[in-house]
Amino acid sequence: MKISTKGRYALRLMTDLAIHKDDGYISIKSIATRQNISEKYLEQIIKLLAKENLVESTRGAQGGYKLTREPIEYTVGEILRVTEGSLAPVACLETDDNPCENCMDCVTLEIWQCVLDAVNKVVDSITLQYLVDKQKEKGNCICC
Amino acid sequence: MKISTKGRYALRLMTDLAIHKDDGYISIKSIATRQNISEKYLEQIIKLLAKENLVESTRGAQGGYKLTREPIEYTVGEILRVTEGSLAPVACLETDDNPCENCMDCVTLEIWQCVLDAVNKVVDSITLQYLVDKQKEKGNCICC
DNA sequence: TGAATTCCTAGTAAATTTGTAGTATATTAT
DNA sequence: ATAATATACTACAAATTTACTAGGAATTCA
Repeated sequence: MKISTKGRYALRLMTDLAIHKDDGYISIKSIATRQNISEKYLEQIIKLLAKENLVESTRGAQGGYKLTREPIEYTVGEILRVTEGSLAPVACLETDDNPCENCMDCVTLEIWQCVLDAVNKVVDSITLQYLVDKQKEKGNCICC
Repeated sequence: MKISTKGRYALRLMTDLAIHKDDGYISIKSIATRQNISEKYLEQIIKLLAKENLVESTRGAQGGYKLTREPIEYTVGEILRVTEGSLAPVACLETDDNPCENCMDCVTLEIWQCVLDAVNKVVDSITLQYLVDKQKEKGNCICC
């Protein structure tokens, strides 16, 4: 039941972008340096966020990424779902397509649905702005 | 954020044992056949449950496993934690030892703690007896 | 004694995660 | 124009975890 580095790095990445939201476009390189994360790996993660329009980019010198909205308009849940794929504990609950076709009355499915709902409720109640505030208050912890 | 087959198989295994709770010791072989799960793999999973005294065993002919308590006295959460290791979304929240020593004020740790609490609350509120009742009502669905 | 069964240790194949590498393309400053 | 700086894209590779498989020792019962 682990969150992967993709999701965790994405939160740090987005928090970093939020903190520098008034500094124009921010390069992956500078984020990678500050957060001590592989530049190339960050590139792949931010691509997922860009595809879903959570961030926008420009190429070339002075290029980089920036948020498309205000930090308070993002939830942690949304960031995690874009990067982790889904927070569902079983594949059967993954996006629309197949809620377990041949097995609508699966005994355990309802449990996984409750778990998913509970997780979503938590992560959807926390905004990116909250992370920014905490970060400014507590310092730049990057372990979890 | 997936539950592995270990946890899912464990639920089916325990439900199977609960349904046959008055039939004496139940062999792995018979469970494996009914549930269509590898015998050897089940053996490893049930070992985890035996170590924590959720089931007891006897060897030899007519041997096998049985529950140590009534089905209503087990929660799904307990079964999952024994087999999955922990339901924590990050390693920092894993069992006592290190709640992130060098980083007590990790920005995201508190989010993961809330997620863990929410998950535990759900799975701890469901008993094995509930799974048995549902199974008897709905039939032997084994997909999730 | 022999069949059935758990107990124990190791190995292994497949899948997933976590990156690396290299090149093409675009933008800006000089 | 050209050089420097970035993203965009594709492919590959190492490391880790998951999901099994294999084989034999120990135990129990008929």
